[in-house]
Amino acid sequence: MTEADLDTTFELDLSLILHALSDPQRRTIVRELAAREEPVPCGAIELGVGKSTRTHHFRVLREAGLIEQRREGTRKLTSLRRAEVDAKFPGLLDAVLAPVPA
Amino acid sequence: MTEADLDTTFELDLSLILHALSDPQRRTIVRELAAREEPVPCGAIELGVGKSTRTHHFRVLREAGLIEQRREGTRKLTSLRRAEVDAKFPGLLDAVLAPVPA
DNA sequence: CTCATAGTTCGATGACCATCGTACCAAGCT
DNA sequence: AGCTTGGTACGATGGTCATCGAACTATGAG
Repeated sequence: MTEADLDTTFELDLSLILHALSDPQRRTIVRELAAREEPVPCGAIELGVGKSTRTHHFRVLREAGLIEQRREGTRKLTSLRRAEVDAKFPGLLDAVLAPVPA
Repeated sequence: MTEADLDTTFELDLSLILHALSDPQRRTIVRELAAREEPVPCGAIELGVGKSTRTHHFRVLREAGLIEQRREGTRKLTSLRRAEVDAKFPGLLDAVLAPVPA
């Protein structure tokens, strides 16, 4: 039962992460963050979408544990939690962010 | 523009695949198929769910290109398209199907 | 204090999704 | 022809999702 419980937690997290990454807009965000390395203000990533929708996408990514946000004066800096995600799901981000193969 | 087009196709497929894999039931199916190696009748994988729902999950997986089904007499054999998926998204299935890390 | 900038919150809307049960179909067996 | 077995098709239902705009908050600059 203990093992089953652990497995359930695992399943839950992975479901959250895969769902978060199944949206192209959110993959764009994650890809940009991975490329930049440095924390980036939310608005600096151009999606063709309204402000509130962008906020929504950032929340989904945050609740999946993929990103981290901290306030810096008037803006909010976002960074990818790459180490943590890689530790829990090795190879996942690499696979998802990899360029399209021939 | 050609590159953007390719990218769009890529995005579409990856979205479909990640969405398909974001459901625990469907991951169970894929995991079973990966373990068995041999084609397996749909009904042989026990989910706690009705027949029509199972059909639905198999369709989602099929439309994402993750599985292949062929008729064999009265039943339908399902197999994982591992080679094709691995070719297009290297490491993705390994990452998703990997056991929970410590 | 006032204004601008960056982001959030709050409905609302239309689409999609997982699940169900029932009816249906297709292929083999007797 | 009948029955059984394995799966599909068809609504229906309740829930979630992506998106929007408009109102709000918080922080810094003049």
